[in-house]
Amino acid sequence: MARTPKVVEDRREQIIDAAVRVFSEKGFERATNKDVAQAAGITPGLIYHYFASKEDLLKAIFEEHSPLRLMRSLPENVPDLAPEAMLRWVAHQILSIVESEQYVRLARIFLAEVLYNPSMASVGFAAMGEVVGFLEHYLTLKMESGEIRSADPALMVQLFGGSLMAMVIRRQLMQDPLALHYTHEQIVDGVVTMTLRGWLQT
Amino acid sequence: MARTPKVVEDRREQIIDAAVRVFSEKGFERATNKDVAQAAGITPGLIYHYFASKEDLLKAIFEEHSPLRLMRSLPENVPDLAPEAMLRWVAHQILSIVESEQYVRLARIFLAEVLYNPSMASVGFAAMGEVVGFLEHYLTLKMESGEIRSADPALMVQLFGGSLMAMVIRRQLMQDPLALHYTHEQIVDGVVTMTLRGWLQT
Amino acid sequence: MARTPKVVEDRREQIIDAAVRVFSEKGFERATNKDVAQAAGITPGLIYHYFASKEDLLKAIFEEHSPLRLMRSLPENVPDLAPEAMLRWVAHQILSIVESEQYVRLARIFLAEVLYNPSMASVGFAAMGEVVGFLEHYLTLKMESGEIRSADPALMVQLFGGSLMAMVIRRQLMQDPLALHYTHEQIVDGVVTMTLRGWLQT
Amino acid sequence: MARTPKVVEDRREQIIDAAVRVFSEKGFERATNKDVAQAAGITPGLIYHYFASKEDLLKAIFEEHSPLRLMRSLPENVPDLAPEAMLRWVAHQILSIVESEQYVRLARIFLAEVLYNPSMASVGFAAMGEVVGFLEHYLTLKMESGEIRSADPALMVQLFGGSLMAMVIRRQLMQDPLALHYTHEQIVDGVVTMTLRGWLQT
DNA sequence: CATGAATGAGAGTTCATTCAT
DNA sequence: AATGAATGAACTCTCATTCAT
Repeated sequence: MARTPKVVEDRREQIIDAAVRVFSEKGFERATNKDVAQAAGITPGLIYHYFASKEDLLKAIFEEHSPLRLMRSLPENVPDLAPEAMLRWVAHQILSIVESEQYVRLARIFLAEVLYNPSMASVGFAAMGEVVGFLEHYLTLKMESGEIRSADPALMVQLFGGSLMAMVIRRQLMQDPLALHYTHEQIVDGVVTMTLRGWLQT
Repeated sequence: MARTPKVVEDRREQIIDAAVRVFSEKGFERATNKDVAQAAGITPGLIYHYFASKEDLLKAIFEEHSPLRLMRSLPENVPDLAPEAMLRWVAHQILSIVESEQYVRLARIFLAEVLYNPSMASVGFAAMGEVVGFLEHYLTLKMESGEIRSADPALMVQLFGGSLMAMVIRRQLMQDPLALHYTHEQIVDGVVTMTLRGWLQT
Repeated sequence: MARTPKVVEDRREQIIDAAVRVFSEKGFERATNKDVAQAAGITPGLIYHYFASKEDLLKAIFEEHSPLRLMRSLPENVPDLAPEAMLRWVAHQILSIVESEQYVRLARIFLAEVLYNPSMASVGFAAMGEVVGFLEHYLTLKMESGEIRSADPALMVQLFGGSLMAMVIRRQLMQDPLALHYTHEQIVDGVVTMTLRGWLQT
Repeated sequence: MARTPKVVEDRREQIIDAAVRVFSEKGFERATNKDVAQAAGITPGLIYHYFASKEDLLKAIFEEHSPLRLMRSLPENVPDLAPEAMLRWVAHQILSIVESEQYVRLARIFLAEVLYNPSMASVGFAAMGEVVGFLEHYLTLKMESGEIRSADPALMVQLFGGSLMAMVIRRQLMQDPLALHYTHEQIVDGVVTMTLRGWLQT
């Protein structure tokens, strides 16, 4: 008797998955319901059994597959790692999540939408806020302990994360060869060294 | 006499300006020719006197108002500034150009287009490459002189620029309050300090 | 069961029929999709469920209702009729097929199209070739048997058929009263007598 | 002082000539005023100084360049030629006029128009009537003198002319290779022999 | 649940025609 | 006389959405 809801869930999921694929390839506007239906192996009419409209399908993608939810895999309490180990671990974590095919697909759709509907960005801020918050907390502690130079910790975290974010945008969304030239290892190395020690010879 | 070509240029310009406004607000796909015409104070048919198609109008925007052309205002010969002064100047330059209303409009259109048409990105890479190349050259010299720690200069520049780029994206395109909280001064200070000296207490 | 394909066929057929009527009255260019839809009792959009474009609808008319397919009702083996009976029968056959309302409609559309798109004429040449070939074969045999004067049989058949073709064009397509003045009987009589015996008193 | 009207005539003529070329190549509907203007070396607006509308330009073509007017070059009084010489001369005359580039152009436009506007055909009937009348008169005389078999002279002439007309249509308008295979000489020979003596061996 | 034929609103585009210059 | 920018009506075509089956 628990079959109907299960099937319903499956169909919904199936349609959402197809939509992610189609929207991320052609863009929401350019993709038609027929495209989505085809990709999902169903007929266009059926979409309307599970979603009120095409727009609604897009919202469902964000609500149920938020690209940022994936990043909530950070530890609850700040581990007591040395700054370098910590940054290295976070950078690696971010890169490996964020450069997965699934994530890139969602990010593309999300970014395209946010560009003309900034109110939707709030969905993203929450998750991003968590990452920022986590590192900010860590930084604050390390500043108090004197291990790290005093500065606005939130800004520092944003600059650090931004380096990575911009890299990923140029690599995955714009396919800039200049950015694609590096391995994760090189990027992590570079960003961690720069962030912690800076360019200047000491 | 010689007025006709001027008028033609004016109309073209007028339509392009209207299109930039409309496209940047609603997105290229969502914006209609009627919208553009209205914003330009003409009738939709007239667009086709100056552009072969809606797509062609979009291309004209990029070709004639390339958002990246604006950044080609870098000094010809690498000035012999100290790293801090240099970075500070570059960061300021970038921020002030890139956060202008006109530039943000173009960037929004450009980014949205590039997401689903990466081949168009090449237009952007050229200009971005110039900025990167300029700083890379500077960095290389300073590394040779021992003033700056040895590292992949291109990667360093990309990480530095990425910090700013991500900041601008979050501020202007996503209107992230977390990012909007800072002044140009604070951002420049933060990014320059971090980039040159790093987080670690020395 | 098995009804859906039937309905689909019906709609297609219905649209094609309407298109034949409309195109033959106003011409392909002058007729609008709205006209066709109205004549078919549907909305314009539906045409695109069955045909890729207006042009495609035109092609479908020719492919599925080829005006020349109708003339493929010639006897398989050359019957051993005397020349007069044979010509009389062929002339009658041609006239009765070719002066039907349906045929005239198709011919009008076809001719109009061929005038500016001679490549399309090949569709017609095939069927016309069959009729010509059939009579040519007959003529050749009769020339060999000495019953008919030696001459280029293909040319002879074309001239004979041309007499009829021109008559039909002037009657049905141009409605020339001079040509409409005659009955089928009179035309057949005239063309057969002239073709076989010529004008000269013998 | 007779210059202005002359220039006007020239411009009109120039536009009409261009229109004949353009209409005969693309068809009246598919050809645009811009096409015509370009072909005439003027601008579209100027057409409206000489013609009330595009339609009007088409009418002017027919009125001033009637394709059938060209055929009015027949002798006033029936010459006393033997039937064979006469038919041969007429057939040659018709073919050489009617297969000229200028004539074919006009005929194409005319035929395309007449297909959907049979009332316009009357323009053509007059001229065609003259040719028919001429030969009909000749035939009647020869029938009375017993040289030619008694029959409906008008029908005979139409069948004779139809053979040629159909040949020309297939050659020039449909470019049927079957018809293009013959020279004028062969066609004249064939049609005259057939018309006068018929197919049957005597 | 599922289909896909059908609709209707509206998009991009074309072009005959006008008219200020 | 001549231009060509400008208009507006109409066209082809697309597609989200509905609904009878």
